[in-house]
Amino acid sequence: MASSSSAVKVCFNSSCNQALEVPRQGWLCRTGDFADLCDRCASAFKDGKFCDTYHLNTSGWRCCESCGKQIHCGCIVSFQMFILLDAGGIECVKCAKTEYILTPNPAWPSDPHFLHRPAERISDIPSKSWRSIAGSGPVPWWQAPSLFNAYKGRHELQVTSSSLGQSTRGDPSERFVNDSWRVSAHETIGNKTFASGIQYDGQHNLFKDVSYQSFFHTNATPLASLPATFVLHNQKVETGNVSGIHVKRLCTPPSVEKQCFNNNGSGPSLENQAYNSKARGETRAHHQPLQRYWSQFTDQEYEQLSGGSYAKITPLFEKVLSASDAGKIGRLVLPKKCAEAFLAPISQPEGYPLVVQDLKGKDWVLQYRFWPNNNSGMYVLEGVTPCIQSMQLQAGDTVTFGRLEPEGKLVMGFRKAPLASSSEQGNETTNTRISAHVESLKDGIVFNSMNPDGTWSEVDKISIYAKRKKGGKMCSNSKKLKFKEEEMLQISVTLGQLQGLLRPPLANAPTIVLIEGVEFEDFQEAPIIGSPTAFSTDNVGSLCSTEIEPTPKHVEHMLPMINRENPESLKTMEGIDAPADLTHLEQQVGSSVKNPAQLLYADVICYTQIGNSNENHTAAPDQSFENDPCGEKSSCPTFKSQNIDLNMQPEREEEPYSVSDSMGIMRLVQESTERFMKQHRLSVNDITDSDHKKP
DNA sequence: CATTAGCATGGAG
DNA sequence: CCTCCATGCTAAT
Repeated sequence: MASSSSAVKVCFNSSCNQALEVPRQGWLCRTGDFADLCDRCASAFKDGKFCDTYHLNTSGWRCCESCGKQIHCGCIVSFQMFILLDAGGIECVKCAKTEYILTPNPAWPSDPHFLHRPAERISDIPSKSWRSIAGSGPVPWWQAPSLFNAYKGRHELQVTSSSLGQSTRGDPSERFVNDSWRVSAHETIGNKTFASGIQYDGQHNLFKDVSYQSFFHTNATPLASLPATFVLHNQKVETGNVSGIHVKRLCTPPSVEKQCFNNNGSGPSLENQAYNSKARGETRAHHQPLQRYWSQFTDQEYEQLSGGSYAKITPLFEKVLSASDAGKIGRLVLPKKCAEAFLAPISQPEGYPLVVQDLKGKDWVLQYRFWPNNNSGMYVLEGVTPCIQSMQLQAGDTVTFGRLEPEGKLVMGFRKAPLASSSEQGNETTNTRISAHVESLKDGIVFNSMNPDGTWSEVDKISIYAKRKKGGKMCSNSKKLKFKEEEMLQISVTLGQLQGLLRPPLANAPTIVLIEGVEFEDFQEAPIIGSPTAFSTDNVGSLCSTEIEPTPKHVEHMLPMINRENPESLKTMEGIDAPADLTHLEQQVGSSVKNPAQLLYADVICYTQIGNSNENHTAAPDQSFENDPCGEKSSCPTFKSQNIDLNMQPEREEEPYSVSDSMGIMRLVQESTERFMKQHRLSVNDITDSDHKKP
């Protein structure tokens, strides 16, 4: 308990300190325990008069902007009593609730205990508070850094199976307390304590997840669909040759099928704004944004967007600009599901201004609107012309949207369309799929990067080729393309396998958790993918730093270990729209393989890092903008490090890569995968066939 | 007349 | 057949 552990307990209220005979439960402390209070203090707390009684002479009293009521804002006791407004000031929860239609997030148990949980407060933040610039105050839950993950997210949930087992049988609030608060390990960042990813932000009275950014928000997230975690820690790895890996992953957006509110044709509404849509019976196929919209940020973009601080950026979605998007009309049509999944619901006909930060740190205010122009309507960003011009984008280029953590601010990157002449770009007005083969990567890693010469990698090139062959017709260079596609496909499958191997977290077997009838796995540590720096903080990182140079054989040895794992731990996942074989395979790997896979990943990374360390290419294309009034570019350090580019392109004869190294990792991955697949009696064709069974 | 805002239409999946 | 979305069309400014 939070109160004294001495023999005689006293009231937790320091201005009371009365001896406790029968402690009564007070507020939730940051330790996860409830403050033990005497009867009088507990009553005052229960009646919402604690601050009025005991904090009258302390600082921190402010007036509700709406009703003028005095609210104490300076203590943990009262932090659930008000919300901070972006425009400044505070508003009492009562006003906030009466002014807006607010319903509890169904992701959260409706237990009365949760009325005192910070996260519910976040969900209660009225639109008034988030329609201003994010980051100036508490961010809305849909922009906040996965506030709900703290409870539901596998990455964040660091609890023991016993506690979960108990809690799942107990009442939800107790589950929350037990699992996400009490049991959590505490760490300290700066002067703030947080518990397994939940950081208490004393300034904003918010609890935020800080350790890992998870893309899934609720239960029932299929393992195989779990996206990579883009965590860019404050420190880069500083180990010998390790200087950053240019890994970019085709990233699954935050478990979108769970985020989409009930889209029953009535458009977005506050009632349905919750990320969570569990038990709505929606299928992934219908509510997950197409993978062509999955956001991909390069390391460079990360660095630029985060101001060089390597803050966390949650990739949200991206879109290839159509002619009309990039045209003078200044309207960017947003993919509907992306808009509904990632942007705050529109409650007014005129929409609301959306502040988006570009790579230079410049804020653009775009009007986010909904057009009910037909049955389904569409979402548009208006006023994008200056922004697009600033970035010198045109049709065919890709804009990438993400969310800067922890502010929750929307950020926007872009990719120029590779290999497309201006005329082609002008003519390429149809935003078809990026690439069937890129899409076929499903959850796979895209070893995709910017090349030293500022061009984009083969994946993107193939994307463009694929765009040309609308209607399934191959264009003139189809032969070469076909070859490349086949090769890409093979790579992608391989990497898809690898991805499966990479998914497991870094330590311990998962705890199978049954929450609200849905199983999911909780790992003691989050799988860390896509961010090389993540390795600096764990034992695998130390493995990397030991400068062991694993050989392909070394890695291959990991695979038999994988095979020895007990396949009975496999679990059925729902809603995976990867091909069945691959899905199954990934399930197997993802759910049953633990340390071997981690080692494999570590080894691959190490191997790659070491193997490529003599490359000294800088993946820094000239992305300078026309207007750079603030000279932000200088403030955004260029990606000077030796980007270890896992974008193997063995067929690129003109590439200045170290062929042996690239082929080395290539062979490593392929051989490992082939071996693995052999052991699973699978062939590449099994997977590729199933991947292309679409009619 | 030019631009903007909003809706309609039709191709693609 | 349905949904999505690129873009055309037109009334309003």
